Amino acid sequence: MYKTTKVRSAMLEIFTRNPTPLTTRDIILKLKQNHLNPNKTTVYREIEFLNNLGLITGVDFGEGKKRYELTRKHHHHIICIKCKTIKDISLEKDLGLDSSKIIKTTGFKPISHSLEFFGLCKNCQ
Amino acid sequence: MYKTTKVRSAMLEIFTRNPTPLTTRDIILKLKQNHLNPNKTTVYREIEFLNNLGLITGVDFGEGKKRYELTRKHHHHIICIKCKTIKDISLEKDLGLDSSKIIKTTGFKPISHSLEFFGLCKNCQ
DNA sequence: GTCCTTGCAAATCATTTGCAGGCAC
DNA sequence: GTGCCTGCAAATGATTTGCAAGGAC
Repeated sequence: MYKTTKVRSAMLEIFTRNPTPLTTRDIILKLKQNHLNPNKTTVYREIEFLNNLGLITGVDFGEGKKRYELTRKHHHHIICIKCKTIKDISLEKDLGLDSSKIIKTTGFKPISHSLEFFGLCKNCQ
Repeated sequence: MYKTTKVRSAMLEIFTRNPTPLTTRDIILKLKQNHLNPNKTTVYREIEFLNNLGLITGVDFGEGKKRYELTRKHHHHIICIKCKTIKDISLEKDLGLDSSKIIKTTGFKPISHSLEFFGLCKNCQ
Protein backbone atom coordinates (compact mmCIF):
# COMPACT_ATOMS: atom_id res chain seq x y z
CA MET A 1 0.00 0.00 0.00
CA TYR A 2 1.05 3.60 -0.47
CA LYS A 3 2.71 5.39 2.38
CA THR A 4 2.39 8.93 3.56
CA THR A 5 5.89 10.32 3.55
CA LYS A 6 7.15 13.84 4.10
CA VAL A 7 8.21 14.33 0.50
CA ARG A 8 4.94 13.00 -0.79
CA SER A 9 2.79 15.26 1.37
CA ALA A 10 4.98 18.26 0.68
CA MET A 11 4.92 17.73 -3.07
CA LEU A 12 1.16 17.34 -3.15
CA GLU A 13 0.84 20.54 -1.19
CA ILE A 14 3.26 22.32 -3.52
CA PHE A 15 1.28 21.23 -6.55
CA THR A 16 -1.94 22.28 -4.86
CA ARG A 17 -0.64 25.71 -3.96
CA ASN A 18 0.98 26.35 -7.35
CA PRO A 19 -1.36 26.55 -10.31
CA THR A 20 1.56 26.83 -12.74
CA PRO A 21 3.23 23.81 -14.38
CA LEU A 22 6.45 23.21 -12.43
CA THR A 23 9.78 21.74 -13.50
CA THR A 24 11.63 19.25 -11.34
CA ARG A 25 14.00 22.08 -10.49
CA ASP A 26 11.09 24.28 -9.37
CA ILE A 27 9.80 21.51 -7.17
CA ILE A 28 13.16 20.86 -5.54
CA LEU A 29 13.53 24.59 -4.80
CA LYS A 30 10.09 24.74 -3.23
CA LEU A 31 10.80 21.63 -1.18
CA LYS A 32 13.92 23.35 0.14
CA GLN A 33 11.74 26.25 1.26
CA ASN A 34 9.77 23.64 3.20
CA HIS A 35 13.05 22.52 4.81
CA LEU A 36 13.12 19.30 2.81
CA ASN A 37 16.21 18.33 0.88
CA PRO A 38 15.34 15.16 -0.98
CA ASN A 39 17.59 13.66 -3.61
CA LYS A 40 16.48 14.54 -7.13
CA THR A 41 16.01 10.84 -7.82
CA THR A 42 13.36 10.79 -5.12
CA VAL A 43 11.63 13.76 -6.68
CA TYR A 44 11.63 12.14 -10.10
CA ARG A 45 10.21 8.97 -8.63
CA GLU A 46 7.56 10.84 -6.71
CA ILE A 47 6.57 12.68 -9.88
CA GLU A 48 6.19 9.35 -11.63
CA PHE A 49 4.13 8.06 -8.72
CA LEU A 50 1.73 11.01 -8.67
CA ASN A 51 1.54 10.99 -12.44
CA ASN A 52 0.64 7.29 -12.51
CA LEU A 53 -2.11 7.92 -9.99
CA GLY A 54 -3.36 10.67 -12.28
CA LEU A 55 -2.99 13.29 -9.58
CA ILE A 56 -0.61 15.36 -11.67
CA THR A 57 -0.36 15.85 -15.41
CA GLY A 58 2.70 16.46 -17.57
CA VAL A 59 3.01 19.54 -19.76
CA ASP A 60 5.70 20.14 -22.35
CA PHE A 61 6.56 23.52 -23.82
CA GLY A 62 9.43 22.19 -25.88
CA GLU A 63 11.94 23.47 -23.36
CA GLY A 64 13.81 20.21 -23.22
CA LYS A 65 12.31 19.33 -19.87
CA LYS A 66 8.91 18.38 -18.55
CA ARG A 67 6.61 20.35 -16.31
CA TYR A 68 3.85 19.01 -14.09
CA GLU A 69 0.72 20.47 -12.61
CA LEU A 70 -2.18 19.23 -10.54
CA THR A 71 -4.65 17.38 -12.75
CA ARG A 72 -7.82 19.35 -13.33
CA LYS A 73 -10.36 20.30 -15.94
CA HIS A 74 -9.03 20.30 -19.50
CA HIS A 75 -7.28 23.54 -20.31
CA HIS A 76 -4.32 25.02 -22.16
CA HIS A 77 -1.51 27.44 -21.41
CA ILE A 78 0.22 30.44 -22.84
CA ILE A 79 3.89 30.86 -21.98
CA CYS A 80 5.87 34.06 -22.33
CA ILE A 81 8.77 33.41 -24.69
CA LYS A 82 10.87 35.90 -22.74
CA CYS A 83 10.24 35.43 -19.02
CA LYS A 84 8.52 32.03 -19.16
CA THR A 85 5.53 33.21 -17.15
CA ILE A 86 2.62 30.84 -17.70
CA LYS A 87 -1.11 31.50 -17.71
CA ASP A 88 -4.05 29.21 -18.19
CA ILE A 89 -6.31 29.41 -21.19
CA SER A 90 -9.71 27.84 -21.62
CA LEU A 91 -11.19 27.51 -25.06
CA GLU A 92 -14.93 27.21 -25.19
CA LYS A 93 -15.04 25.03 -28.28
CA ASP A 94 -13.42 21.68 -27.73
CA LEU A 95 -10.97 20.38 -30.28
CA GLY A 96 -12.37 16.92 -29.78
CA LEU A 97 -15.01 17.91 -32.30
CA ASP A 98 -12.52 17.11 -35.02
CA SER A 99 -12.16 13.48 -33.96
CA SER A 100 -14.40 11.99 -36.58
CA LYS A 101 -12.71 14.04 -39.26
CA ILE A 102 -9.27 12.93 -38.09
CA ILE A 103 -10.34 9.30 -38.15
CA LYS A 104 -11.71 9.71 -41.63
CA THR A 105 -8.71 11.53 -43.10
CA THR A 106 -5.85 9.79 -41.29
CA GLY A 107 -7.13 6.44 -40.06
CA PHE A 108 -5.79 7.34 -36.61
CA LYS A 109 -8.00 7.15 -33.56
CA PRO A 110 -7.22 10.34 -31.62
CA ILE A 111 -6.90 9.94 -27.84
CA SER A 112 -5.55 13.24 -26.61
CA HIS A 113 -3.94 16.42 -27.79
CA SER A 114 -1.63 19.09 -26.53
CA LEU A 115 -2.22 22.72 -27.34
CA GLU A 116 0.07 25.36 -25.96
CA PHE A 117 0.36 29.00 -26.91
CA PHE A 118 3.51 31.11 -26.99
CA GLY A 119 3.57 34.88 -26.79
CA LEU A 120 4.61 37.87 -24.73
CA CYS A 121 3.22 38.66 -21.31
CA LYS A 122 2.12 42.14 -20.37
CA ASN A 123 5.50 43.04 -18.89
CA CYS A 124 7.61 41.74 -21.74
CA GLN A 125 5.63 43.19 -24.62
CA MET B 1 28.45 33.76 -47.35
CA TYR B 2 26.89 30.34 -46.97
CA LYS B 3 28.64 27.42 -48.55
CA THR B 4 27.26 24.39 -50.31
CA THR B 5 28.63 21.40 -48.47
CA LYS B 6 27.87 17.73 -48.83
CA VAL B 7 26.12 17.50 -45.49
CA ARG B 8 24.07 20.62 -46.17
CA SER B 9 22.83 19.41 -49.56
CA ALA B 10 22.17 15.93 -48.28
CA MET B 11 20.21 17.18 -45.27
CA LEU B 12 18.08 19.47 -47.39
CA GLU B 13 17.33 16.59 -49.70
CA ILE B 14 16.48 14.33 -46.77
CA PHE B 15 14.06 16.90 -45.37
CA THR B 16 12.54 17.38 -48.79
CA ARG B 17 12.03 13.68 -49.37
CA ASN B 18 10.68 12.99 -45.88
CA PRO B 19 7.41 14.66 -44.98
CA THR B 20 7.61 13.38 -41.40
CA PRO B 21 9.27 15.32 -38.57
CA LEU B 22 12.70 13.72 -38.06
CA THR B 23 14.86 13.41 -34.98
CA THR B 24 18.60 14.04 -35.10
CA ARG B 25 19.03 10.29 -34.89
CA ASP B 26 16.75 9.77 -37.91
CA ILE B 27 18.75 12.31 -39.87
CA ILE B 28 22.09 10.73 -39.04
CA LEU B 29 20.76 7.32 -40.08
CA LYS B 30 19.51 8.67 -43.39
CA LEU B 31 22.82 10.46 -43.97
CA LYS B 32 24.58 7.13 -43.48
CA GLN B 33 22.36 5.65 -46.20
CA ASN B 34 23.69 8.44 -48.40
CA HIS B 35 27.23 7.32 -47.51
CA LEU B 36 27.82 10.34 -45.30
CA ASN B 37 29.09 9.92 -41.77
CA PRO B 38 29.14 13.38 -40.24
CA ASN B 39 29.75 13.98 -36.56
CA LYS B 40 26.56 14.52 -34.63
CA THR B 41 27.83 17.98 -33.69
CA THR B 42 27.84 18.85 -37.37
CA VAL B 43 24.28 17.64 -37.73
CA TYR B 44 23.14 19.68 -34.74
CA ARG B 45 24.84 22.76 -36.16
CA GLU B 46 23.35 22.20 -39.57
CA ILE B 47 19.90 21.84 -38.03
CA GLU B 48 20.41 25.15 -36.26
CA PHE B 49 21.55 26.73 -39.52
CA LEU B 50 18.56 25.53 -41.54
CA ASN B 51 16.22 26.41 -38.71
CA ASN B 52 17.60 29.96 -38.50
CA LEU B 53 17.06 30.37 -42.22
CA GLY B 54 13.50 29.23 -41.68
CA LEU B 55 13.92 26.30 -44.06
CA ILE B 56 13.04 23.78 -41.40
CA THR B 57 10.72 23.99 -38.40
CA GLY B 58 10.98 22.31 -35.02
CA VAL B 59 8.25 20.06 -33.70
CA ASP B 60 8.04 18.67 -30.18
CA PHE B 61 5.90 15.72 -29.16
CA GLY B 62 7.13 15.73 -25.58
CA GLU B 63 9.44 12.83 -26.30
CA GLY B 64 12.40 14.55 -24.67
CA LYS B 65 13.94 15.35 -28.03
CA LYS B 66 13.16 17.65 -30.91
CA ARG B 67 12.03 16.79 -34.38
CA TYR B 68 12.36 18.90 -37.51
CA GLU B 69 10.57 19.04 -40.82
CA LEU B 70 10.67 21.17 -43.93
CA THR B 71 8.86 24.44 -43.31
CA ARG B 72 5.53 24.61 -45.08
CA LYS B 73 1.96 25.69 -44.70
CA HIS B 74 0.68 25.71 -41.13
CA HIS B 75 -0.46 22.27 -40.07
CA HIS B 76 -0.53 19.87 -37.16
CA HIS B 77 0.31 16.23 -36.57
CA ILE B 78 -1.05 13.12 -34.98
CA ILE B 79 1.46 10.66 -33.56
CA CYS B 80 0.77 7.04 -32.71
CA ILE B 81 1.50 6.51 -29.03
CA LYS B 82 2.58 2.96 -29.78
CA CYS B 83 4.65 2.94 -32.97
CA LYS B 84 5.33 6.69 -33.25
CA THR B 85 4.07 6.90 -36.80
CA ILE B 86 3.21 10.50 -37.64
CA LYS B 87 0.59 11.92 -39.98
CA ASP B 88 -0.27 15.47 -40.91
CA ILE B 89 -3.53 17.10 -39.92
CA SER B 90 -5.01 20.29 -41.30
CA LEU B 91 -7.76 22.04 -39.40
CA GLU B 92 -9.95 24.30 -41.42
CA LYS B 93 -10.64 26.75 -38.66
CA ASP B 94 -7.54 28.53 -37.47
CA LEU B 95 -6.89 28.82 -33.78
CA GLY B 96 -5.65 32.35 -34.34
CA LEU B 97 -9.28 33.34 -34.06
CA ASP B 98 -8.91 33.23 -30.33
CA SER B 99 -6.13 35.82 -30.25
CA SER B 100 -8.26 38.74 -29.21
CA LYS B 101 -9.90 36.68 -26.53
CA ILE B 102 -6.52 35.54 -25.21
CA ILE B 103 -5.29 39.13 -25.07
CA LYS B 104 -8.40 40.19 -23.22
CA THR B 105 -8.41 37.37 -20.67
CA THR B 106 -4.68 36.93 -20.06
CA GLY B 107 -2.97 40.15 -21.13
CA PHE B 108 -0.59 38.05 -23.20
CA LYS B 109 -0.04 38.79 -26.87
CA PRO B 110 -0.08 35.36 -28.56
CA ILE B 111 2.55 34.80 -31.23
CA SER B 112 2.37 31.13 -32.07
CA HIS B 113 0.97 27.88 -30.82
CA SER B 114 1.70 24.18 -30.98
CA LEU B 115 -1.08 21.70 -31.40
CA GLU B 116 -0.29 18.03 -31.66
CA PHE B 117 -2.60 15.05 -31.43
CA PHE B 118 -1.86 11.65 -29.91
CA GLY B 119 -3.68 8.47 -30.73
CA LEU B 120 -3.43 5.05 -32.31
CA CYS B 121 -2.69 4.46 -35.96
CA LYS B 122 -4.66 1.95 -38.01
CA ASN B 123 -2.20 -0.87 -37.33
CA CYS B 124 -1.90 -0.30 -33.59
CA GLN B 125 -5.58 0.09 -32.77
C1' DG C 1 8.93 -7.35 10.14
C1' DT C 2 7.41 -6.23 5.42
C1' DC C 3 7.81 -3.69 1.61
C1' DC C 4 7.45 0.89 0.01
C1' DT C 5 10.79 4.93 -0.06
C1' DT C 6 15.03 7.15 -0.14
C1' DG C 7 19.95 8.29 -1.10
C1' DC C 8 24.03 7.96 -3.75
C1' DA C 9 26.69 7.04 -7.52
C1' DA C 10 26.82 6.00 -12.01
C1' DA C 11 24.70 5.47 -16.50
C1' DT C 12 21.99 7.18 -20.36
C1' DC C 13 20.37 10.58 -23.79
C1' DA C 14 19.81 14.83 -26.12
C1' DT C 15 22.21 18.83 -26.92
C1' DT C 16 26.06 22.34 -26.54
C1' DT C 17 30.75 24.25 -26.45
C1' DG C 18 35.80 25.00 -27.26
C1' DC C 19 39.35 24.50 -30.14
C1' DA C 20 42.15 23.01 -33.90
C1' DG C 21 42.22 21.61 -38.53
C1' DG C 22 39.72 21.31 -43.35
C1' DC C 23 37.33 22.76 -47.36
C1' DA C 24 34.24 25.81 -50.42
C1' DC C 25 34.62 29.82 -53.04
C1' DG D 1 43.82 32.98 -48.53
C1' DT D 2 39.58 33.88 -45.81
C1' DG D 3 35.92 32.53 -43.49
C1' DC D 4 32.62 29.20 -42.99
C1' DC D 5 32.42 23.97 -41.82
C1' DT D 6 33.73 19.89 -39.56
C1' DG D 7 35.49 16.56 -36.09
C1' DC D 8 36.65 15.28 -31.54
C1' DA D 9 36.47 15.41 -26.85
C1' DA D 10 34.48 17.10 -23.08
C1' DA D 11 30.82 19.59 -20.67
C1' DT D 12 26.01 20.35 -19.55
C1' DG D 13 21.24 19.18 -18.24
C1' DA D 14 17.37 16.27 -17.83
C1' DT D 15 16.13 11.83 -16.59
C1' DT D 16 16.89 6.81 -15.31
C1' DT D 17 18.80 2.72 -12.99
C1' DG D 18 20.96 -0.49 -9.54
C1' DC D 19 21.65 -1.43 -5.06
C1' DA D 20 21.83 -1.00 -0.27
C1' DA D 21 19.91 1.36 3.74
C1' DG D 22 15.83 3.76 6.03
C1' DG D 23 11.13 4.47 7.53
C1' DA D 24 5.81 4.01 7.45
C1' DC D 25 2.36 1.00 8.95
